[in-house]
Amino acid sequence: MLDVKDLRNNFEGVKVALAKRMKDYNLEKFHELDQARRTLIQQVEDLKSKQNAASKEIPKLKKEGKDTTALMAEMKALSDEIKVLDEKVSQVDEELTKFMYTLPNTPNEKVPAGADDTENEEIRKWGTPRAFDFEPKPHWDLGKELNILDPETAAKITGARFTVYRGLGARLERAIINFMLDTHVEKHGYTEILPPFMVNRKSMTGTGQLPKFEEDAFKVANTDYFLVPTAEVPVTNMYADMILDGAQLPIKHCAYTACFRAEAGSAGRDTRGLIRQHQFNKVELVKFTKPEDSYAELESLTNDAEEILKLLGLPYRVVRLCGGDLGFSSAMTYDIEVWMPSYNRYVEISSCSDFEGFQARRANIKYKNTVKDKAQLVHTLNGSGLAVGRTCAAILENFQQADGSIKIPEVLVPYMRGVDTITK
RNA sequence: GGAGAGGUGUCCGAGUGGUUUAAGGAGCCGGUCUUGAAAACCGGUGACUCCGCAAGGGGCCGUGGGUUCGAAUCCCACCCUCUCCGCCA
Repeated sequence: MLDVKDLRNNFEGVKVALAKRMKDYNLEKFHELDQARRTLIQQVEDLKSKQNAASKEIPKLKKEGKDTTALMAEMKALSDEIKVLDEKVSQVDEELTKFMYTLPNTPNEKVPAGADDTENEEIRKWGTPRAFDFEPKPHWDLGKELNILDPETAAKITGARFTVYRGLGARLERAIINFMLDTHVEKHGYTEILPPFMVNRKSMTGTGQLPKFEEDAFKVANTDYFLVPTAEVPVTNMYADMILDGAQLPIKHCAYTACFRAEAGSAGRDTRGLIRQHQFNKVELVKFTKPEDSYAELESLTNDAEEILKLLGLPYRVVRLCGGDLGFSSAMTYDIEVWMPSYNRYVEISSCSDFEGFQARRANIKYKNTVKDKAQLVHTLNGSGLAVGRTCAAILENFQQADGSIKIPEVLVPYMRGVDTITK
């Protein structure tokens, strides 16, 4: 959520920043709601002050043996008036909050204006897409022929957009997860978290998935829980309503979870293979930083995610998202895109974002350096480190051999218990 | 799922309708004493938040409602923790 004060004092600045997203947010409505709210608050607090004074007076008068009937009648009227005004305040308050929840984060100044992913800015490339001396196959064909990926059986037991992994396919997915976690813990200094895969409504609101995107989430029947769309939600909200010690920052967590997404509105896209599933595995990186450090931490977080691709030997590029492609809560995002031979282009495999204070304000996560300091919002960051299913797909496609077998990247061989090739 | 106990400031803990402006203690900060420290003693010390240029005011005792002139205190609902029972990987 944006800062109400910022919107009040720097309305034009916010407007200009949001314009980069190329959408209309009906910002003008803010003035009306904000003004109405402030006027009402002034009124009701004035009355409450009178009420408090009278509440101290009444016991004194009673002790002196004086009659308080008239005063109490007067206070009854005042009390009724306060109730009416309080009701109005909470109405306007709610309306303002609802409105604020519809506003996305203001993009950082480095974010280019642009409508969609065609206007993203390429930052760097690593590796060279392999020149095949045979016709490379898409991973879904490889997976079927090797009998390691089985979407048909998944469709039978569950439905579309799920996959059963079998045999060395299942082992490969598990190997990738463990390799990623170990690398981030041992080489990059993240503390591993294994959180619940369901979260409550408050957590989903804290990181910005709700209230605006409820149709994208899976809700658990007979509860108010949601299946996690990303580990960002449980891990970020671990620190909700806390004031952290500045000396402990940055806090760095990595977490594996399965992720569940309804993918409303994406029917017909990427229907084959592991690219777009209702359930997929992901290792997530989450950071809590001081505001002045957050952009340096975004760079290092992105590098930490890139390191996985380098170690696996998968070619990729990094792009900075333009305003129109930027996620709702993010101020700036680098997407890491891996080379995918079947698409003959780079495909998103990680999204590394700096949310600045946007999530911290919603989730109420603050810090202070000394006891006497005023608590201020931390900055939250996160990025996939990486999407596991897409990594698996990229390995199958990039390291396929002419005979249809898969050469396992060297760093994964120990995690595969010595298996260095998947063959029929 | 059933029964019981509980949730108060950084921590422990008192408080069942009105000098509670949340007692008392610990901790922390400052001081006296001391070569220094400890002990003792004296003084200070809730965080957060909203409105306001400020002065100041409002709110906050798990959360949300209600009763009342007035609620930490009474009533209702919910959440969480602990103990026991049941069920269970």
